[in-house]
Amino acid sequence: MLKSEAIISGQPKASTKQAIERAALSLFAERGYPAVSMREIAERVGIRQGGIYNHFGSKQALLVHLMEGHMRALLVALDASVPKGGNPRERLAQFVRFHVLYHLAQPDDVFIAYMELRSLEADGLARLKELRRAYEERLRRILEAGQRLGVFAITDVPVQAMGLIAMLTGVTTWYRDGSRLSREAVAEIYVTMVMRSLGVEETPTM
Amino acid sequence: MLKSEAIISGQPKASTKQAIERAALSLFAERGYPAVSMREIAERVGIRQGGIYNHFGSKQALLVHLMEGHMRALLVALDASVPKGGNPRERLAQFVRFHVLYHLAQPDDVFIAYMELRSLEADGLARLKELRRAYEERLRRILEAGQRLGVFAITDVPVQAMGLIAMLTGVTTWYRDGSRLSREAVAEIYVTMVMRSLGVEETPTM
DNA sequence: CCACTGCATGAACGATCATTCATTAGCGCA
DNA sequence: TGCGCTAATGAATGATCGTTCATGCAGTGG
Repeated sequence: MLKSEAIISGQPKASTKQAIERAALSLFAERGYPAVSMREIAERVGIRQGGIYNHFGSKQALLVHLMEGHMRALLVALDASVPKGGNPRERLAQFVRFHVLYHLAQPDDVFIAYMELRSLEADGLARLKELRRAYEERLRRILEAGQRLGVFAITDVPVQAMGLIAMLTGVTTWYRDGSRLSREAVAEIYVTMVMRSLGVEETPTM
Repeated sequence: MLKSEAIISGQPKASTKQAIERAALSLFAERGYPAVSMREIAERVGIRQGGIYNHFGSKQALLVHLMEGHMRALLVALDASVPKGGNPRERLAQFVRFHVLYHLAQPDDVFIAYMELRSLEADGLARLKELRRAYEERLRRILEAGQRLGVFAITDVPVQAMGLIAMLTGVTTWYRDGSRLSREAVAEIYVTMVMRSLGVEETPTM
């Protein structure tokens, strides 16, 4: 077979490895890691089952690769969007916008990273838990800063942080592109809800 | 084998059918439907694999039975806890308390009902989606009532309803019994967050 | 005391699973 | 033109999957 044809349709420049990542990502997100077979992934890529093992050592390694790659990219993007210092209100609003928009842009990655922790074996699980903790820590830091300055009505930082993240992440379960509201409009609704839940009435703009 | 011994340990009065339900529930919640085999379920119950088919026609039928049973019980319990009429603020607070406490009391049922929709075949899926919609509708009704009376700061009822349910349901992902806060204390924190997110400052008591 | 019923058994079914591997094809580079 | 490497093949591995079924036992009602 011509090598240049072993490519997912519509993505003529993708390497096989990238095509495997893309195929596995959407299949895992759609039906869950245990329900997806290596044969299905290979079929979507356009190669035979054995070919995947030229790029990934095992199905588990493929999952870990996807999850870890996503979480690292998420942290990098967050730190680029939400500057370390500054007004806690603005940082929080920015955190919410970032979280909602990133999650709507990459719903498959997000879904896998949050749902397939249970499919991980010990090594990968420990690494992923740490990355997840680091992300949540970013929000806790913002809440604590606002608490110190007295601009947020905080009852309990850890509980509220987990509650807010759950609320924001949940947007992926119901939002569909092309619906009544734009992604940005949805993000602003969430900003308002989050701000109000912390006793902040007016929403800071960008 | 003595029939009276074919029983899950610690549950001496349970019928085999109930034991299968319990075993399947916790295994599905822990590792996901596709990752659990009928052999594992039977092993936990203390019977052989074939025995399950004396009580359920298939693995899929077992899943549908669990999910549908949970959702119907949830709706009945909700309607018993949150009266149809009355003050929207009190009804909402009661909805939040109910949702949080029920979810903390039955985390496995809840988790399966929300996560295993994708494992359902067409028939069961349609029925479960309708039950889920009915539950969410209860919250939308409360928000609409409050909007009509002008006691809630509503931007968008459907979006806020989904956001609130996601926030509340997320409690199961982090709360563990025996931790710093009691279930009731956590529920009250959520009540406060929800109320604030709707512009209601003081929390109505029960 | 017998017949009936309900339920557990345990072996077997074909299908599918993740993974391995010897083989080979095609590419870049000399 | 030919060498060497990367990667795709396709068959085979043993394990495990959901499900079926003939068999037999235990408890119940007549």
